[in-house]
Amino acid sequence: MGRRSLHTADELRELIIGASTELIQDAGLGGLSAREIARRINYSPGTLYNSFENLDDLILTIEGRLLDGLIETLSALPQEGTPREQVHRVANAYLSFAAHNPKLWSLISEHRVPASQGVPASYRQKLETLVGAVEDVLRPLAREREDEDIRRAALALWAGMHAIASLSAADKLSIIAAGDAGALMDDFVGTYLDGFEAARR
Amino acid sequence: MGRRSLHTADELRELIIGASTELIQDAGLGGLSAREIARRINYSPGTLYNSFENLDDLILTIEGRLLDGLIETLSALPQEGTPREQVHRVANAYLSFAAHNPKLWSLISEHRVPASQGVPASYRQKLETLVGAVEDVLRPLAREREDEDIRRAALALWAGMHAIASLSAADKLSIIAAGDAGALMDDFVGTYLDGFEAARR
DNA sequence: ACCTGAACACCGTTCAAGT
DNA sequence: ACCTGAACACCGTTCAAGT
Repeated sequence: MGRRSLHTADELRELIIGASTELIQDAGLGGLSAREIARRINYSPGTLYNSFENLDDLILTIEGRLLDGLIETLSALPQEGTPREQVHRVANAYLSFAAHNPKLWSLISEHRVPASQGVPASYRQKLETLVGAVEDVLRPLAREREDEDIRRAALALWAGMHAIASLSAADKLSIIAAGDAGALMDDFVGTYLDGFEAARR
Repeated sequence: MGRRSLHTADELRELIIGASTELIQDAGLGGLSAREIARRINYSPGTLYNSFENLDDLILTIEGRLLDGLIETLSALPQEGTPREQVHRVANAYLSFAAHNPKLWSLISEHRVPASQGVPASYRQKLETLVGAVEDVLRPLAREREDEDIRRAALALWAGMHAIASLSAADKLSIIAAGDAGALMDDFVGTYLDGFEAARR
């Protein structure tokens, strides 16, 4: 046995990520195991630990890729129309991105970070980029608001759209209401923006 | 060995739930195992399966108790003040309930329901009760709105407050922003209500 | 009827040994 | 340097056997 070098380190890494992503898409996080990944790519389980620290590290990497995909999708959105239309466009893209790959998306809500090691800085940055995308489309509506206000509003708006997208992807909205997630999202964003544009009490 | 009957079936059930709750509070879902529960209550692992179908059933039971606790907390809230104040009161109670027991609370977002069996009707009903509580405090602000509108607004408002409470309990807000969760919650609820009270576009 | 504990089919992770 | 595969310390769940 021993060294085979059929693949470079990078190729192997991609192989592992690819097989894992498929496993999750098919059966969710529960379908993922180091042994099953190894089986699929024809390596022994131990080999995974040359490419990743452990399964959590692998999962976090996959989550990172997913967030990158969403960020790219949002940044590729047409920038035309009124500011309100743009916020709605971002919200709907968020929703349909999550809906398009529900099992993968629910990683992000389900995954519990082992408090011991914390979230890597790169992951944190991706989330910040997402909130930043909301902030950018919100800013034209802000008139003479303080930056801190805009930031907080973007965070609240992001939290709401993230929640609706995630609940919808995990099919948890149907637990409560049979309604259409798109309508709920539009209603939410519309109402929040109404409040944001109105004078503060 | 065999039959011991040191405890009635009900007592045993409570023993299991109690030990599991402690394990989760200490170390999260990862700290829970059938064998460790059995160890703590001095029974063999097999005994758990007389009281619960499997671990998922047990976890769902614990989640149910938690939702009951929140429902009780919300219904015990003083009903004084303006409608707006009442909505804020509900939101803050929601937030502090989640913050008070973060590990337990994150069960609800993390727990993936095995699609095979679906969520029990009792669980669904508890969630409906929660949305209903939001609906009730929202209604006085609704003027001559359609029931369907109020319902949808309550759902959106609930999703947002649930998200902020859950992100805060899981310490995920700090990943993005260092701000105070209470301020974010107040801002969110306030802005949403501003929009809800304003005339529709 | 209730409970045990061994058994089954799995895990994640490590690491000596091989090439 | 890279990879194997056995080993370690666990899992959830079932079920024959005991009282």
